[in-house]
Amino acid sequence: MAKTPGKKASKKGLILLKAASMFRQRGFSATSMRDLAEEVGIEAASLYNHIRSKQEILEAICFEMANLFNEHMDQVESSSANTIAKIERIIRFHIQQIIDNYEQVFVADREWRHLEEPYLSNFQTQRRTYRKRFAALFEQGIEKKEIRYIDAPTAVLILLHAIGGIESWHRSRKKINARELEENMLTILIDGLRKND
Amino acid sequence: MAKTPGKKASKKGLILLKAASMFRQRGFSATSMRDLAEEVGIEAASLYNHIRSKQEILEAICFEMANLFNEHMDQVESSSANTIAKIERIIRFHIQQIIDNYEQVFVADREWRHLEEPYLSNFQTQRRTYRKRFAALFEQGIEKKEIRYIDAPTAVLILLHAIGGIESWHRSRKKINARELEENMLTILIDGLRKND
DNA sequence: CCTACCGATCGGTAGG
DNA sequence: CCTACCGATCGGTAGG
Repeated sequence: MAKTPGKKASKKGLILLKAASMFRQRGFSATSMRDLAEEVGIEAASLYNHIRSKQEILEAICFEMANLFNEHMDQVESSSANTIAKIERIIRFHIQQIIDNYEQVFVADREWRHLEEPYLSNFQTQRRTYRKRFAALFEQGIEKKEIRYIDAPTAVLILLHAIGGIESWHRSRKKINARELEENMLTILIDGLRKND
Repeated sequence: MAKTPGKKASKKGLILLKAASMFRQRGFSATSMRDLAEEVGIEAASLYNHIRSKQEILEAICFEMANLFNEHMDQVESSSANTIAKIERIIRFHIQQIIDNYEQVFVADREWRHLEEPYLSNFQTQRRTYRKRFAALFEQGIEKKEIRYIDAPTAVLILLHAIGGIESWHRSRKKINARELEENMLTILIDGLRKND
């Protein structure tokens, strides 16, 4: 009743958190259930009282993140802000998620390939759809002359990967505060995109 | 004598090529030597007449790519072009390498984590150094007022990751020709960075 | 949540 | 380049 499903509430939550951390560092395949169990503080066999399989852990992480981003996209789409502001909101959300849920975001972004069918196809479709919705925003912005002409799908690819660059930053220098980084990225990305004629 | 070491010249070359392809698709850990052998068309045990270990394959791929990019950086640094032109050359080189050596570039970029010591540290150092050299270029450009003020290391991170976005493009739509994509990226990245006051 | 254990598969070697 | 095989480790289950 009181447990927040995805977070650290229960033992299952702890397992998911530790798994995300290990999947990020070593990769899904290189992480053994015995390693994970040790990190959690129980025997490998005991993990199976909380989760059904290694696959299920990956599924939980990937789809929790997918839902988070999809729901945010719903909100942005139904808001009345102008297009640049919408794009800025999405970029800020991505950056914030990388900071708040670093391990999970990373796993969902890089380890989803190890999902098995039918989850693999399902996830890929959600990923494609998200990018199309994002690209549609660019096209609206171009049409409204808020953004200068560019190929929208290419712009989305560049933007999403550029944001992923924070991953390296996150590891190498926590010194710069999150807000400073956010503004820095926005300057480079948004101001580079905004039409100035 | 006549064999081009890294390419498909010898059986070893073929093994490296197939390995790069499989490491990219499934990841290093999820690729077994038996799978690789099957792809090459020999028995698993026979692989060891050409390579010493699975690790050695990863090392060959990663350091061949590291050398390629380092040598290009040497050339760019010693050229007399202005800073924006140098940065543009580097971006074009990255894009070209992703197109020409897609599998190897991808593996060197994403699977190097599975390198063992001392190769892991060596590779990480080379990676850091390359980024520092790239960042130094940005700092020069800012000093010469060719580029507007930005945090140079952040700009490098964004740029390198943005270029990595072509990976998705590469898979999803070979329709757009390479040159068109290159110009598209340069427009978004360079023109967004160039000082216009 | 543990002990005990399963069959499968792993990277790699011996010997020819 | 192959057959035959090694010890280690894998994800997961039985049974309590």
